[in-house]
Amino acid sequence: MRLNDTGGRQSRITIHDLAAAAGVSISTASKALNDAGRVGEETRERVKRIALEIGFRPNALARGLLSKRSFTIGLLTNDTYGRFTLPVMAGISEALVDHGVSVFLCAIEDDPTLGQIHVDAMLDKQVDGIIASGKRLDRRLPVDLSSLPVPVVYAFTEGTPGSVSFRSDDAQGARLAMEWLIALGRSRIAHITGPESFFSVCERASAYREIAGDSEPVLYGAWAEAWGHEAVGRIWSRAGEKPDGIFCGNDQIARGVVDALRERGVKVPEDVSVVGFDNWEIVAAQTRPPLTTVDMELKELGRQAGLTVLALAEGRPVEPGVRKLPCRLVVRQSCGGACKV
Amino acid sequence: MRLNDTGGRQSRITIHDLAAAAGVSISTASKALNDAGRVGEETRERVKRIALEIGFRPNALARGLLSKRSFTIGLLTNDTYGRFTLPVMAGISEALVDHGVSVFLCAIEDDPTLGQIHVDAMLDKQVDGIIASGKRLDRRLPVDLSSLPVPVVYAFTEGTPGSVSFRSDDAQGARLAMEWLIALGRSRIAHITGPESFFSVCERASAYREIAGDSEPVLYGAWAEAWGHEAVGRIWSRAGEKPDGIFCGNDQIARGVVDALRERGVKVPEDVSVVGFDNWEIVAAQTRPPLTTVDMELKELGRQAGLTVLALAEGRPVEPGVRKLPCRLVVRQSCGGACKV
DNA sequence: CTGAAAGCGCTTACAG
DNA sequence: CTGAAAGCGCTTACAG
Repeated sequence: MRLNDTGGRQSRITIHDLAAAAGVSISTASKALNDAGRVGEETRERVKRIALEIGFRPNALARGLLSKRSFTIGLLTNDTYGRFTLPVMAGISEALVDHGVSVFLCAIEDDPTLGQIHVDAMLDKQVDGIIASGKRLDRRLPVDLSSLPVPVVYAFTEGTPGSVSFRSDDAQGARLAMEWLIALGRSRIAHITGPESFFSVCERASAYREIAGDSEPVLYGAWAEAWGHEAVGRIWSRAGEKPDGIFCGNDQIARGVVDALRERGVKVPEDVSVVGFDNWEIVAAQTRPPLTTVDMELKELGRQAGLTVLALAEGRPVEPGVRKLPCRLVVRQSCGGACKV
Repeated sequence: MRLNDTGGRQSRITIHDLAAAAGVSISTASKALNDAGRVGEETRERVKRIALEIGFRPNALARGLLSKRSFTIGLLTNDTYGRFTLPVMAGISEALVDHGVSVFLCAIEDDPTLGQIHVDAMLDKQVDGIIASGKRLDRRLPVDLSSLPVPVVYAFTEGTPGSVSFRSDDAQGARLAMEWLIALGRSRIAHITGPESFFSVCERASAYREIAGDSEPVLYGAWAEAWGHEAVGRIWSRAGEKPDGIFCGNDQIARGVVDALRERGVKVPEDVSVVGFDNWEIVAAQTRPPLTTVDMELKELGRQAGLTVLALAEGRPVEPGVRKLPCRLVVRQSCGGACKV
């Protein structure tokens, strides 16, 4: 008779213990628990009841060895800041916990060696799939994921050709912002944004251009409050009519813009409406007035990425390609217009 | 002869394949790889070389089943915001990756049910230990971790009696801030901080009192920029000498304070020196001028917590109790004094 | 020095 | 309806 007898931290309850307690063989115990095979109804009930009583939980390592499924996936990210990865991660975790899947988090900075170590560690642990995530749509992770023995899905980072990847629809997000400004009666809308080298900057800028026209200048700069400040200085010091709306490339820039306007005595939102991008709470909600801004719905993005690796891991077919997820406008006070159209 | 022949995604290379390729038994292959048992030097080398060539990597699930070690730990946190957990997590991951340990991240919000599900999932997966982390030193996670079959370490959250827990030394951090202000010649130092219900608020406040004396008032409020603003308004509108230094309970408050002072025409750091707490980059670095602030060294805290669960998991003895880790002053421009004492 | 055997905890054909 | 046997991929006494 096997018992918890190793001394020290007691050894866990195994299916042997359960079978013994229920007076059946381990194969019957197994089948009863999993609602598999032929087992008498009464026996099945009894085994299940006793399993609960003695607190039996199957060892996932043993199961994984047989089933070739570890119910584990890896999340690889180079976003140390965590600004983008955290919501993505929360979405993944939320979507997968219901399926019994746990997530390994691997922060690899931009170190290829570290990246490889983490990938190897995950593969050794037989992850069912990997989600690669980052902080830029137009940058690859510093590690090659193209020919792994497990499925890979990309979220908020550039994927390899033929892969499945998820990203926000930045053009649609920009349109949301512009349409909101226009609906509020703004007609001279400026665009102050980040570095032109960013793909998302270009995408937002061309959506802006499509609506605002080619004559309007786009001001490219750093992703920083200071740049928002400086840009306002530039616009307000040049001749001609001033904008009555400003669409900013992110919330930090928007905050700089709002602060700079206030310091010049320009009222937000009375004189000028300002929209941000990212809906980064700590910035957007603390700005005076709080920012109306575009939310990229990263949690939803994570959720879909999670469900997709899962599908792939289970061998279900998934169309390769880039999936763009719609953004959502979050209305606070920097534009006026209390309610959404 | 076993081969990769499952069709579809090729099955992984096993020790059988390695043994066959090297012309030895699987036991010899195993011993050669692990530098265990008696194996001829030449054989050992050959097995290792071939393992590398064919890309053999042992299945961690199989190893774990035997060794009772999964080389996996779980990180449980209710800090959705991720402000505290991310650095802690980075430290844990960094410390453990060298030991081949991967980290499951479980964000449980404040939901006890979700917490239990994650804990069960981690135990099923045979984690070697669990690190519980949070956003407040004086709050428990909404799930009982006191009698788990694996070791538990608490980081930046309250532990159960008799457990091992890590936290920042907030009193020492507060002293760092105050001593820095005093060294810069400030003598009338105010303290604007968060809600009195927070343990860390009380600890920082009493360290402040020890240095500033009992006569100085501590202004308690919300953890928000708006409160920093308001507090400055209160202080500057009352009679008597104004402070020449302000020690703030966190960076958000400090930012509100700095903005409010600027708006009143009070110069920072010329007229008043301001110190924050947290060293939250997005706030501290973007303030004008950037904040001198106290860093809780959460990454180091994570590192130590990680190494400690590992020690516990390996059966090495660890003193129970609360370990306070020293904070570090980060000097930027909000105090003057270009270089650290 | 090398290999056959047993076993980690579980599941799944296959007999009875 | 139930159980003995084989096996997932590996390690570790134990023989040879």
